[in-house]
Amino acid sequence: MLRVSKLTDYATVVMACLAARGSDLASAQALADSARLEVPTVSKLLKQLAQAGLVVSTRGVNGGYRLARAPEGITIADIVIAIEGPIGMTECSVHSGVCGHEPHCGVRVNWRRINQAIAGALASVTLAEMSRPPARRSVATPLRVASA
Amino acid sequence: MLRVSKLTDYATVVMACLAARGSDLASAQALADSARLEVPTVSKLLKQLAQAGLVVSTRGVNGGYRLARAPEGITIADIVIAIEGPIGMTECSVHSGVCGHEPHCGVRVNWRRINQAIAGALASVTLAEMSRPPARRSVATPLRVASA
DNA sequence: GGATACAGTACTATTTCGGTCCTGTATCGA
DNA sequence: TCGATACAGGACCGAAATAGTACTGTATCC
Repeated sequence: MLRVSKLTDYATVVMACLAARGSDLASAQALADSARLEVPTVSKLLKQLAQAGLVVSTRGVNGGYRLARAPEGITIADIVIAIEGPIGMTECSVHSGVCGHEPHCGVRVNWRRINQAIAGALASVTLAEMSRPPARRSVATPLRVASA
Repeated sequence: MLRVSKLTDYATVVMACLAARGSDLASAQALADSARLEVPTVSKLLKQLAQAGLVVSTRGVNGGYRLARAPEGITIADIVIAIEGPIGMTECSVHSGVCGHEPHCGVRVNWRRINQAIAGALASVTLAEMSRPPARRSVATPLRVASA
């Protein structure tokens, strides 16, 4: 199945928990409780998210994490990239030169177009929409891919 | 990196080779030569593609494979699904009940919407476009996600 | 009936993923 | 000043999926 890793999935849940807390600081422990995940796992994710600039950390007693910016300004693409690295359906569409077939490969450039479409799809959903309960928008609502 | 497996990548190349041969039969050996891949690997792929109904096989001497329908009628989504199974960014968005977090998980339904967007993006590119040399369409051309 | 070529199954090595642990550093409060 | 809390960074390990290979069976053509 074409899918994101479990860690990326967990990261969206943790981010949604952070979004729900507004600008209050939340410790890794508290977030783990909210998300029903193990503390070490959540810690690891938060470290990666902090490095990517999606959350900011405060050390010391009563420290913790909060979102670096409003949930409306954070997209699923941001989270996926923070955890998994650049979005690329094929190795060669991101790093050229590692595949010996490149000179004869007629599909490489077309994969790049698909990458952009996927990235657009992921970038079209914000954390704010993600943490929103099923509510308003119908599941069947077609998504428009933003012009990459 | 968010990506399809190498086998899926190879499958698109093999399918592109088949598309280039029109309705002529091509043996696994011949396709392996064209795609610069190992014969056993190509054989394995062709079997899966045949089971998915994307190619048809003819046994015996001078047997081989050909596309089951016109390249315009085969999409990247078809190929990805044939090799990797149903498209689902998260496990729970395809099979419910396997994740103990579901009752408290606020993001599950939203992943389903993302799945549809991704599937739409993959379904919007046909094998015919894939096998076409860089040519006409600009790489920057935005893709529209088909209404799922 | 033999040669060719697809069909199906099984096996193995490698890589990645998911998860855990340990040590270090910064901040707050007593 | 000292200790407790909590983030930072790196190392490590087991499990699982992936990629690749080999072997046996079956259908078709010459």
